[in-house]
Amino acid sequence: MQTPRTKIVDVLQLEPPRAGVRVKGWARTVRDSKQVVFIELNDGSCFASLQVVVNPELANYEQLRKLTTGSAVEVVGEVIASPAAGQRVELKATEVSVIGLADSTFPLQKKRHSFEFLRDIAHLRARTNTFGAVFRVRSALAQAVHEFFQQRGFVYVHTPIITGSDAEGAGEMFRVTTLDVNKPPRTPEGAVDWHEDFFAHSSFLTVSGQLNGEAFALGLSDIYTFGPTFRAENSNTSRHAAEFWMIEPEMAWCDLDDDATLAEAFVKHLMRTALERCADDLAFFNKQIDPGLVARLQHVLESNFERMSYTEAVRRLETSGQKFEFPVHWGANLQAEHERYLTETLVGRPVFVTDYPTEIKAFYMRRNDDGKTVAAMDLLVPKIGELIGGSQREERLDVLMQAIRSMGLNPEHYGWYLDTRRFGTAPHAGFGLGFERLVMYVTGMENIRDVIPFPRTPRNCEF
RNA sequence: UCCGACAUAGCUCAGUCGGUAGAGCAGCGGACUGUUAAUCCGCGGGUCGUAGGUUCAAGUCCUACUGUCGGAGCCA
Repeated sequence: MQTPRTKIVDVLQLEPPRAGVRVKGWARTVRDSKQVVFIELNDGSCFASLQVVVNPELANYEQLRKLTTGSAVEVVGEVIASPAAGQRVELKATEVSVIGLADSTFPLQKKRHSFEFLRDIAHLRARTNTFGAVFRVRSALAQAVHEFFQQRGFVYVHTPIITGSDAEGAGEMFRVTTLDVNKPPRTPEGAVDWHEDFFAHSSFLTVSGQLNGEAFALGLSDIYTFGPTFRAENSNTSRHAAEFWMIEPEMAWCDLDDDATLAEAFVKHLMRTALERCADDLAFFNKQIDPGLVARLQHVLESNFERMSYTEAVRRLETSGQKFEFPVHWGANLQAEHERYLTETLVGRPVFVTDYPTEIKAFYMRRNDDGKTVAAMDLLVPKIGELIGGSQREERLDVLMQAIRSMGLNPEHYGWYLDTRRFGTAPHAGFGLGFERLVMYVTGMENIRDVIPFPRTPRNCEF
């Protein structure tokens, strides 16, 4: 029987000498000569590659001299202490099989490529140092999200991907239909008759699981969602995608303060996880992508997050003497430049800005007693600005209905949502975190297209 | 969607005053070496994003379109 494969992450931990070790991976580089061939083998299990040393005694030595970058290879050999600098151990091959040769058109070279070029070959990006690291970190963070909430007894709720509600209020939606777009059924008036569609009415891809999440929190107390969401906005930026993943906890018996406390613990758990479990990958990002990254994450982990009302934040910005492209004034949304100046310069650490003007926030946020603001919070962090947005929700039926009407919305579209306030309503709060923005923050990557395996953006749905 | 920049070899780029295409790397062939994004010698590789226009002549100037990038808006 064959010896089982050992992943390279484990091979690199072995104490040499150790014979009969089998590894499988892809050649990152091959250096050949008459006397010896060196293969850098990577299987994605860790950042580092394993140096395989091939001597001319092997029967297929001449074939191996032609081995190309990108080829899939299986090696059996002895792990020995490396006689040369550059690696602690290496694998002295006794048997090398070429499983899948990459021909000379393999586009990845032994040099740095631009991220723009790599996006065109997204199906091969996982073979690179940077993207291997990005997606290992992304996976570790996803695991950490579940860990955090599960440890606190939160119930993971799978909110629907397809929704019949076009009133989630978070942006343009993708329509889901099985009708023939060239020949849709018509009403007598000539409009498309959506009653003939699969769900017997209009349906869309979800833009947020929050409203469903609230319904489940008012029954299970603490819940969270973590899943894909979709926005059909024509946003052409490095921070927006049409398909992205969102994390939305929702807690009953919880006010805005509790909400912020949870968000702070959550962010710190994620930072700690990344620093502890992805040290090699983060060291790479810190060196090649974003100098200062590790120190910044460490700083967030060790800071007490500031809390400051919107009114106070505007006052501090107005009196700071700093010139902004867009002036600050009470009642306007904080611009990205304001948010960053606040957290980076005025406060110097992460800051929750709370209690925003009613007019600039969503209908479901709880009205404060001052009649001017709602119990909303944004968590601002150095370098990127807003990382988390949340609020205490309006649990009072009459106030909520009034809010819906005053924003020009129709309460009839919110039937089941309003039921939750009709039957045993209770105070509750929650927040939302865009998972890709988190991955960007932790890796230092600056384009959302480079932290999703196969990004969907306007005019781009390849792969 | 708005503003700006850019589009030349597989990749990253240069190309001056408008005169008919260059480098490095990669690839291929060879040499050499316990190598480390190895090194050395040689070779092949281009409808200059697309469509028009100006001109004796356009990679170069003009217009439109498409795409990419950066910023803004929207937002996560």
